[in-house]
Formats: sequence, structure tokens, C-alpha cells
Amino acid sequence: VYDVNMPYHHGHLREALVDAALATARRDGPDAVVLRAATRAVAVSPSAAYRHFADRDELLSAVAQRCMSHLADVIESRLAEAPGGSDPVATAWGRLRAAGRAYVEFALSEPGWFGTAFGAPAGPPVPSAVAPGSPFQLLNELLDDLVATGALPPEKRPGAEYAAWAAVHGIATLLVDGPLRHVPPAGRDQIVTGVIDNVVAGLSKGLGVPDG
Amino acid sequence: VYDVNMPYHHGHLREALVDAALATARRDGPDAVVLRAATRAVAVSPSAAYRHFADRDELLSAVAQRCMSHLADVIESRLAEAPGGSDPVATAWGRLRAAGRAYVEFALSEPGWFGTAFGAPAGPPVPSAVAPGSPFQLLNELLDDLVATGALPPEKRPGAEYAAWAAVHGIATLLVDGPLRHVPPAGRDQIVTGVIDNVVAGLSKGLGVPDG
DNA sequence: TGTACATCAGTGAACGCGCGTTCACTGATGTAC
DNA sequence: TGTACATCAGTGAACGCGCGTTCACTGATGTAC
Repeated sequence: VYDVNMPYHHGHLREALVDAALATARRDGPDAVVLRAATRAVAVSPSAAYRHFADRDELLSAVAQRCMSHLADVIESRLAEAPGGSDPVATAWGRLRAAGRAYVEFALSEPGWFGTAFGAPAGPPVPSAVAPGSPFQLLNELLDDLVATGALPPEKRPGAEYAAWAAVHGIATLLVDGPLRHVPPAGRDQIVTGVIDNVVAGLSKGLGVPDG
Repeated sequence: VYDVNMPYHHGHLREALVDAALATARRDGPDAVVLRAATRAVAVSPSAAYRHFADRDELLSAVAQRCMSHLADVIESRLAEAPGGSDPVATAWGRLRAAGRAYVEFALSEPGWFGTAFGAPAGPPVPSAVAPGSPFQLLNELLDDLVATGALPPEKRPGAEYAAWAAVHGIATLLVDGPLRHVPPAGRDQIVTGVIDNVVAGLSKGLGVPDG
């Protein structure tokens, strides 16, 4: 993919290094992101990396950002193919559920990326997880839609983003890496459904609206 | 604490090594658990560790188990001092909330231990997190109590343990390590309360019982 | 159009580090007679 | 009660490893005149 016959002035070394590290992270998680390995993969000397990154953490942060936007992409594409029925309230709940499922499924199908997205140093006060276009922003939009359609009473809106995020993030980490990692796929599905059901039940309490 | 004048036949080397590693894990998390460092802390040669542990992972697992039981202890002691009012239903919900808060507070006050408890290799199919006396078992008992007092309809019991666990575990990891790590303490408290409220709301949906 | 030169993006060798693990060993302990 | 000996729990030196990072360097590129 990259021009091999160009020992000097590689041209896309930064991107190439991030891509290489991304592949490693995918297989083996954030700890496997190693400067020397990335330069090796791109057939470049170790010190070349320092033209593009101050240190290893900067490379890892770049990789983590890519992982996070992969997650956002998966959620968005799942939302794009979500069924939009005639009932806007049911549709809005369905979209929230779909996003939650997508989040957990990403974690399970790409554990390395998922772990990297959240396991990075990322010093800045506004981590990529909550930046514009992030999964968290997507979630907020879905909740706003619920309020707009009247599905969610405005007074239940504050904090709803954390309730939803915590639930899917929690079950994802427990299933991927954690004590539930040995639960077979069928059981996983049921558990995830139950967790999402309870989030929706909590948000819609007193409305009697959605339950399936 | 350990007998220093005993180069040979230390007597409690295994325990001493675990204690040393536990102190490291407390400060710097699971990755900081290092065999050589532990032996250094106990003033013993590196190879001595291999009398007691097959390899580094075995030491780390021992440490992780201790971390997990610290978590269980904190929850249990919090439950012990939970107010037991005259209303058994309210009491049962209050205990569930208290356990949830304790879980998150442990994560925040002992991030190293929390991370170690859940970040270990722990190959076995029944990880210490779900073993007898574990936080997970505690949770199951609390939920059974809710059913026993009539607070929770039996048909909502299955899966409730995952809904509750996912929520508190998720918010804990997001706040401790994750993208919410820069939220100030006051905001954290509000977020945690909201998350727990939503779990309870979800479980008690259709009952109109608890909301505070 | 051709040449001098600054800049840029690489090279490659070296640094110090600490790790997990192995090995042949040895000093202390306790048991059998 | 005293001695021989097996066992047990340590020692200490060494192994190979790969890492992040620095340094003086050099080849290619593009710009000014």
C-alpha cells in the first residue's frame, strides 16, 4: 500500500506507522503498541518515528483516536440501517437500542481496538471519547431525539447519557476482558439484551411505553 | 513485619511477596506487578519467588484475588452499616444502592486495586469475581432479598444481576480510567447517583415503588 | 536552464534499562537410627 | 543423646530479550538566483 522504493522521504510515514500500530492493537491490545515494532513493520529505522511523534505515548494516542472513531463508525452505520417505522417514538427507542448493541458488539468483535480506544493515556481534558463525532456525542443525539419525539420526559434527560453509557460500557468490559469472558455467545446475547432492556425500562419508567 | 534475620527459610515468603506486590498494585496497577520488584522489596533473590509461584502470572493472580476480596470486604462492611428501617422493601432497595455506591467508591479510592482485580489473566473458567464470597455473589443475594420482600417481581429477577453489575462497573471504569476521569468529585457523585437511580428504576418499573 | 545551498526526512549505531526465567549451588532444618 | 543424611528453601550469576530514546550523520528534495 505504501511506496516501498523510497528509503528517504517515505511520504506517508506517520500514517504508515499509525496503520501498523493499529494492526498490532487490533490483535493484541494497547500494550502491544510499540514504537520499534511499528517502525519494523514499515521497514524504517526506529529513530525515524521521532520525526512524527514526540514519544511512544503520542503514537498510542493517535492509534487510540482511530480506534475510537472506528467505534463511532460502527455505531453510525448500524444506525443508518436501523428500521425507521411509522411510530417515531418506537423508532427512537429502537435506535437507542441499536446503538447500544453496536457498542457491545464492537467490543466483542474488536476487543483489541476497544481496549485501545479506552486504555490510552490521552492526557487532554476532552478525550476523544466525548469529542464531536464521538460515540458519546452520538448517544446524546439519540437521547435528544427521544425527548424531541416525546418518548423521554425532559426531566429524565439529564444524566440519561451516563446511565446508558455506563450500562453498555460495563457489560462490554465484563464480557470482553472481565469475569464474564467465558460466557458462551448465546448467553452473551441474552445478557446484553437484558442490560439494554433495563436501561430503557429505567428511562421510560412511568410511561409504560416500550418494553420489547 | 517479617522476620528479617532469616536469609534461609524465610517462613512466609509467599505471603510476603503477595503483600509486596499488592502494595505495588495499589499504587500503580496490575502492570506494575513485577516479580523481581517483589523479591527486591522482600530482600530476597529473584529466583526465590519460583519456590512459590510457577511464574509471574501466578503471582499476579494471587494479588488479583486479594484485590477482589478487598472489594467484597468494602461492600460488605458498607452493607453492615446500612440503615435498616421498618420498611423491608425500602431497606432492600437501600441495600442494593449502598452496595452499588460502595463498588464505585472502591474503584475511585483504590484505582490500582480495582484495576488489578479485573485486569488479571485468571485463566480459570470461574474467576474470583463470581466465586463464593465475591462481589457478584453479594449482589445476587441482595437481588434475592428484593424478591423475597416482594420488592422485585420474580419474573424480573433473571438478568437483574447483570443489569446492576454492568451499570456500576461501567460507570466505575469510565470514571476511574476512562474518558470521564477528569470529571470533578461533585459531578462524579451526581453521575453515580443517576446511574444507580436508573438501575433501580428499571428493575422496579411498573411498580411505582421506589424513586429516591 | 543550470547550479549552490538550505531544509527535510530519513539512517544506523549505541545507551541504559529492567524484565522473566534457568541453573547449579548451599546453608538450615528435621528426621531416623 | 548424638550423629548421618535427606529435604527444603533459599542464593547468585547468567541467559536472552526488547524496549524507548539519543546522537551525529547523510541522502533526497526543492528553492533562489
